[in-house]
Amino acid sequence: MPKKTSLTETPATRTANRSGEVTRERILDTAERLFSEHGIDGVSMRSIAVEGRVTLALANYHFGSKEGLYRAVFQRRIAPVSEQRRAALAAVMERRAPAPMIREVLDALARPWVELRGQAGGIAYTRLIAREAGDPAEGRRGIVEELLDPIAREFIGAMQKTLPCMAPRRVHWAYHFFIGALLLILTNPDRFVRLSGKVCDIESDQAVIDEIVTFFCQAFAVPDEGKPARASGRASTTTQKKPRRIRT
Amino acid sequence: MPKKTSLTETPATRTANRSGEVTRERILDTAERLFSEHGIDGVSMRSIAVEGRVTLALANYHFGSKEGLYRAVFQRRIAPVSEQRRAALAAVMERRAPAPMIREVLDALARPWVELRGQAGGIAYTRLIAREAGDPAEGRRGIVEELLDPIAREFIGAMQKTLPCMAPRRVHWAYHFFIGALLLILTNPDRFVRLSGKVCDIESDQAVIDEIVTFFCQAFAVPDEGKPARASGRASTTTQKKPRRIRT
DNA sequence: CGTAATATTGAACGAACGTTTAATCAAGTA
DNA sequence: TACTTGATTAAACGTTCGTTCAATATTACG
Repeated sequence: MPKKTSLTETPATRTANRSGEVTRERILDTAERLFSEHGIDGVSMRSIAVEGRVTLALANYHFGSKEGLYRAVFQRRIAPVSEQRRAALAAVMERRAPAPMIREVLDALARPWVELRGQAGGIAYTRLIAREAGDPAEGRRGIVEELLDPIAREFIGAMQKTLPCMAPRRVHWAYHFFIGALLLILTNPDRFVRLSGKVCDIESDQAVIDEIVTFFCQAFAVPDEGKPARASGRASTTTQKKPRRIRT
Repeated sequence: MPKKTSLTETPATRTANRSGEVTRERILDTAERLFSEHGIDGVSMRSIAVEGRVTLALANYHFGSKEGLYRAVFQRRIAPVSEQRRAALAAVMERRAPAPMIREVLDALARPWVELRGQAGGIAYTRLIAREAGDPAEGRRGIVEELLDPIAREFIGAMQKTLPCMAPRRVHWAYHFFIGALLLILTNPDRFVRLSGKVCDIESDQAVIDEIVTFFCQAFAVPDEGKPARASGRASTTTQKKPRRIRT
């Protein structure tokens, strides 16, 4: 095994045979696509090796094991994406006048994921993230917890700052609603387009961002007041009285 | 093979040995749980047989194949759940005065899924639906398309009737945002509770329904007017001017 | 009771799986 | 040129997979 999966690995420490780098990338590309389509258990190391035009043993040589390859797929993209998201959030929050608005926070939250579709393999990676996020076995691997949770907390904090009228716990709900909506649209656009009778399209990044950000901003335009009515009836039990609009 | 997977199968046509019925149910229970945790490719027929306390051959005898068992898991629950959802929607829409409100439609949309958590195996089934909904291989199996799409169209139609001020295509977006939010909360509550520092809990069905329905109703409280600004800038490009509130 | 239909079993099949090993190839270094 | 190290290969390992089959047990019915 040429490299450890350690986080502190030093790239290009050795100047030996470097042809393995491009091979590694080709294996990662193939694995990323296949894992995103069928999940880790639906893909064999052999199929990855064949489609990546390498021998089976070579894939194990570079990544140690199947799970090692799976983790490497995540680690390859997570740094650039996270940096982009952090930078976008920082650019919004550091501004003083005019004060940061929730619309800009949501834009910074959604845009990197939406625009990732344009990159080669970007859709596959997004789908992989969504797959891992909805997997109960996620806890055992800890990928989402280690790579996504920290930045998620930053965004939730930014949303709370931008929505001072809203109860902090309701911001948590809103964040997850937003992520759930975003993930479903990004990972299963086929059903969306099918059900809409092709009236809706998701080709343009800016259009997708506009739709989801605008919709959620409208929800934030109405401040919550009082406790949500804890009634006992079946339907239509929650009430809401005369909310006032706030700036979005 | 004792029964066809045909949709027109007649239950209890034969009065022969009926002990197989309880065995079938036990296999289905086990398969439902394991499939929901690890996906169809992450579970072996042997593990299902062992945990269901039957022989491997018996599982194949009852369901023909692994995919046959997988489909049987869906078909067992889909009828009761769909009827409940249809009944709830009909009860709302058939009413004349007061006119149906979007809040009630969303309640009818979310409640059957949320309350399914209380049933034995209900959480597993919900997670299975979500897994299938986010799977690109879904198209090949057609489970979501056949079992969920028809009722989805009914709900979208009901939402459009209840939201006459909203552009029909924007209702499609909203429906998918709602489903995405609901699925993420239901299938991955662990991360939600973890990120919220356990400030949010998802124990009470009514509380979960209140949160999501109230939140989305607030978004519907603001009618869309004019086209969403198709701007070219990066962030904060979408605009929204002085919306008026409508009844929720 | 006897017979047919269903339910269940143990055992085996061939195929595909992830992983390992030893050997060879390619390239940098001294 | 010799030596070292990383990259790559072919082949095999033992295991687990989904499926099948013949035989047996259990129940229903005339």
